[in-house]
Amino acid sequence: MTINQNTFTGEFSYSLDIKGRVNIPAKFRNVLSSDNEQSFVITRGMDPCVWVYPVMVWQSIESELRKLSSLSRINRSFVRSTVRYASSVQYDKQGRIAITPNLIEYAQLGKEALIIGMVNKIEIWNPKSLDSVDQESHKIDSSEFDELANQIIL
Amino acid sequence: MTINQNTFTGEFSYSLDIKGRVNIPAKFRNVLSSDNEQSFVITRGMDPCVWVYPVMVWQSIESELRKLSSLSRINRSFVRSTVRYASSVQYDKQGRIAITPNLIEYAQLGKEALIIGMVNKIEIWNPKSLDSVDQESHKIDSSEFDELANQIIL
DNA sequence: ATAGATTATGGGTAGTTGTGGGTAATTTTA
DNA sequence: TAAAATTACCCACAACTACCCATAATCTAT
Repeated sequence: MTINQNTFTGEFSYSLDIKGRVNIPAKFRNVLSSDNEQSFVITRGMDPCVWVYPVMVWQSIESELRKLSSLSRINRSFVRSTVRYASSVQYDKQGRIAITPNLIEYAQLGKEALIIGMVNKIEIWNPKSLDSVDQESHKIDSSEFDELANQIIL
Repeated sequence: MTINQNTFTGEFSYSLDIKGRVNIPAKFRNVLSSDNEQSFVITRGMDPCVWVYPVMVWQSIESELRKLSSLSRINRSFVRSTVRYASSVQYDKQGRIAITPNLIEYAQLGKEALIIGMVNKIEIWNPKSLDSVDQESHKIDSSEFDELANQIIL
């Protein structure tokens, strides 16, 4: 039995091939197989990485976006920035998804791709970027970081 | 299975040819194929871009407009401004639609056209205009923008 | 330990997609 | 009414993508 039906945890190192494909870890695929899902939505992360959502999770984001009236300029801008880089992908018979060129560039992905489970979504990183981002945020926000750690009983 | 039967997401760069035609991304066409639709309604966007609606979506807008009594001057004005620039187009065998000259001028479209999925409609932009509009609204509305981002758990 | 299954990675091929241009029909203009 | 311009429809080709198969590495179970 897995931790929870729809939960991604752990870290995996895979290779991004010439065609821009990466493997989705078998563990993650099994999490979703119950829903008979073979689709994900990939998009820009808030950090310089790729975010991969299961379709179900993305749909709930989308339904929120649908509620925003296009009469408001901020709404339009917000919807645009959220949806602009998102695209639906499905994995092939080997369990790989194709990362679009613009996302590869945004996340600075090279041959080695680090895949990290983030509970309700998956992140794909260039290992180097991850190191520098994590160090940076630790330096700057360490007190807020500790505060959060206190709230959640580990 | 795709994200959602009628959902447009993602960004695509296509060329607007001499005849004023742009490609509709294959992904978007597939979204509609289930409805056996080959028609769109194109009109002015609220921003300096072209809005492209699937017929079904436009029809629901129209039915809302029908409810507005012509006795009210604002209603008349609103209906007029909404419908005035709208026209129905269908795509050719290659999946392109022709943009009318006045819309090309309104959106300042050049050789390069940026097509953006906006959930229930499609936008066609001159890349330069998009940049400046996005920067502008970020500058002015950044706090409201953050507020929206907080409401929706990404 | 060994056989069988699963998983990760690479590459080939057929079909699709994006782009340009040609020609006939239609509309507009003089 | 005839010429000019515009539009609709068709074909061609290059680039790309989805789909398939092959192989190596890893894991599982007896």
